[in-house]
Amino acid sequence: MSKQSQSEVSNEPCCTPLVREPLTADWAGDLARMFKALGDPVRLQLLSRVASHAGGEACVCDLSVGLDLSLPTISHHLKVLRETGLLECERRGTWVYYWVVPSALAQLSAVLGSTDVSIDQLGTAQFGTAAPAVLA
Amino acid sequence: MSKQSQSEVSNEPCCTPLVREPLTADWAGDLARMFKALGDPVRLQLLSRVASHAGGEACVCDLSVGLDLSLPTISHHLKVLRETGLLECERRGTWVYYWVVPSALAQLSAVLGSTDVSIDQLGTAQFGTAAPAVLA
DNA sequence: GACTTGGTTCGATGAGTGTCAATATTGACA
DNA sequence: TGTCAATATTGACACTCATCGAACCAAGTC
Repeated sequence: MSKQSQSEVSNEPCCTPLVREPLTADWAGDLARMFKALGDPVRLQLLSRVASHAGGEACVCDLSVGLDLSLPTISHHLKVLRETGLLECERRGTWVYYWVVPSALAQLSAVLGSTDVSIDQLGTAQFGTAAPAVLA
Repeated sequence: MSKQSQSEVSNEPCCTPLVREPLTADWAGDLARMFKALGDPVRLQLLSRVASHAGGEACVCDLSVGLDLSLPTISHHLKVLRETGLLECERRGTWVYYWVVPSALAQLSAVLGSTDVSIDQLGTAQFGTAAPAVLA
């Protein structure tokens, strides 16, 4: 285990917001794999727990408390996050520690981001209930 | 059809980056539903095509060219994107036009975003091959 | 009203995914 | 070397999802 870097991810024109120009099929496939990894509540919570844990890393025993899932299941989700490059891990003695890969998260954030919506708008805008007439 | 705002999305402490504090189960579920919608290459391409189309909107006939999928399939994916609040649509005469909900995208972007990675770092950082020793 | 065009819904099907119990592996320690 | 604790892997099962053809609906035109 530990620090597998198996991803054969293409060196596409990365990080261009998807609202800027249409995604190529290849690039859409790579991105979709990462978004799919985030498309599970358990994995999102795991990722968030790892990232917000003291020191930026956490072992499986830290992560499993309060999740009400079997350890194999948690291990499976962690593996998915590892294989998509969102998490990395290392064994230290008995424990295995996980930490997030900030650049991966930032990349996804950049792809979604556009410059014409400010953060303060977000507080009020609940998705699905946006202004009815976006364009004339 | 047209402008359904069915999302019963909770008014959670939204848009706090998930690296800041652990996600609640509810909030993780809401976010996961949206990320899952993005976790398909076809839907990512559709979203990107809509967003980058002239005028910020596009009809289904514009979207389907070059995708090599049946119309029912494309319609299905558009429905998923609508139901998660990422797209909205309206019928105008014979055609149905789609546009993105910028605040929804920005919200996801904000959740993923952290302030300690700048965009220029992203150009070189390919996920999975990040610096081996992230922390001491 | 009949026909055409653009798009959605329905039902079926094969592939993929989340979960768990059982088992294996790894490292620490006696 | 044997044992134990922590974690990963395997295999099975139920469930969800992507896809398609057929049928249907909505608006425009003849």
